[in-house]
Amino acid sequence: MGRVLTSVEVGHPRTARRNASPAEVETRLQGRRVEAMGRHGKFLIAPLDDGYTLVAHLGMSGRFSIAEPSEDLPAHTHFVATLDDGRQIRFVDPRTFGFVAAFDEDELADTGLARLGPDAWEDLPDAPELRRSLRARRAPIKALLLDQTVIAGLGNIYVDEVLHRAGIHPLSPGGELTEERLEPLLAGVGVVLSVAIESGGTTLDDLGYLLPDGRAGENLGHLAVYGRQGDPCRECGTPIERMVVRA
DNA sequence: AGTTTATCCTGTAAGC
DNA sequence: TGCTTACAGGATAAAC
Repeated sequence: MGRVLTSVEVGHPRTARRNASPAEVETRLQGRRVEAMGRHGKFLIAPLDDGYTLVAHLGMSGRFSIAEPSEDLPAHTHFVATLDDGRQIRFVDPRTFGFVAAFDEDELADTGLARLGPDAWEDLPDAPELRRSLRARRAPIKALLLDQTVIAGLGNIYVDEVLHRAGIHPLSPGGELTEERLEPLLAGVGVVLSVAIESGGTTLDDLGYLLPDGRAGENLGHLAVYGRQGDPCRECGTPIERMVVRA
């Protein structure tokens, strides 16, 4: 934050796919100062000094790191920005589901970013609000919680955890849930995210996600249902059953 | 309009 | 041992 991106290199076309071309991303970022650093749901948002906005998403396997230029470039490094202090911001993303983009105001308004619902961590709605946004929707509650226009920031792992904690079946039609049922669901969001953040996030066995310092997060051990099919429920001992809600 | 499905991609694990 | 296949899932466009 506050640094100037003195040179920018996009190494993989897919990483730049939200813009017209890799060259466009490079040109728009080159020489710009990063004014702030924010987040809405899973989108990283950094306003620049010329009115453009740097937007990035980690996708499934994306990871940002800060490194000295002398350090080896890891495999699948698809974006490198050298800062005015000599350090580099690097984006490693093996599966290329993530992206780095630079948008003007109009483009920003035309991105999924503009349609995001309230942030799950910073701006969680209360039960009446959520009830209103789910009213008239018949999709399974799990699908609706994964819908970033309802609440922004929840993915497959945490939705499973939240629903289990709240005692709500993933296939329950979202529009039929009363405020009394949404209350524990929302409380579950708070608890699940607090625990996850407190323990440094969920690093799976593939080590795809790591903390900025390279350590693995410890949240995997706190998960009650995700990835535990066949294992006994910690509450009642019943083996966890696997079910695909949205393929 | 809301909902579902296909698509993108590659490291890892499981199956043969 | 080496090859093939299935699986993982973010957002989004297209189909239903």
